[in-house]
Amino acid sequence: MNIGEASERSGLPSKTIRYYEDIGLIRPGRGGNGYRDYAASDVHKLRFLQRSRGLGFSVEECRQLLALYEDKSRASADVKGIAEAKLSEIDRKIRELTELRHTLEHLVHACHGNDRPDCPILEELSDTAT
Amino acid sequence: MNIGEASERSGLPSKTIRYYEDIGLIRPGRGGNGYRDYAASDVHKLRFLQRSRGLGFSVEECRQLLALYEDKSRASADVKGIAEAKLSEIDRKIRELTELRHTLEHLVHACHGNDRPDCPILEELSDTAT
DNA sequence: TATCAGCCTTCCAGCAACTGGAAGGTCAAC
DNA sequence: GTTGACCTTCCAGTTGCTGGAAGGCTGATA
Repeated sequence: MNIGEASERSGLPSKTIRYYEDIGLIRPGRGGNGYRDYAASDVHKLRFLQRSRGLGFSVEECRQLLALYEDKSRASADVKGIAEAKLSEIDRKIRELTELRHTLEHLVHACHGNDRPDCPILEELSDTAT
Repeated sequence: MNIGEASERSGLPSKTIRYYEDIGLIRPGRGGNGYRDYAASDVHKLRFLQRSRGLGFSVEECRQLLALYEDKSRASADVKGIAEAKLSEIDRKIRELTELRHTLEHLVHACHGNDRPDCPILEELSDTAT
């Protein structure tokens, strides 16, 4: 199939698919007219990429996952390791985001709706911002 | 203080601090020798930037947050509006990250992490449904 | 006073991970 | 035989930095 159909089936823009080829993630065949020709297995890989990118894996991590996926002798411990690292990264982000939420909530409550220039919370924030 | 100390205190690399100046986020003074001169308030802003950038806010969003943070004479309605918009944005991000966390956690727990070729993480990523 | 490390300066290049656009080839249909 | 929707390559731009070169300033030491 052509790139347009591969795009539709994988959920990835054609541009991105070509880019993934550029960086060696996939290697579709070529028709006599020079058009890229995608097999079902290519679409499968593209979907794999689409999902793992969406889960927050970097392209390089995706390359590893894809290699592990294709490798018959893959060790699931490797995959688990990558996923666990990602997990603690997500935890850290959630934690920090929650902290920022508190900070901002203070800010919102400090804005009482008049035009007074003084805001004691801003002063406090300048000391506690870490 | 010089950029090195501002860097140490804010947790941002000197390079990044100069970049933030390039794009107009901060405006430190200059000494007679041409060196940038950072006040304590500059360091506070830098830390604020460091934190909000680390949480996935774009530089443009940070610019807004910073305006809210430092502009004490702004009309309260505007301030509140920006802060509230950011708040719901933060909430959305926390929600999305939490979902992602659940998905990954499920996968990690389902994966035995031994050398057997079966790996639920890879199975899930390659699942053509969804 | 010279010199040397370790700061600081500017500018230019490149990274990830795309995205957009130009310029042109191909194909199916009317 | 000419649209118009595809496809191709290549080049440039995006965001938010990061690294390096080339050179100036500073403070301590010989």
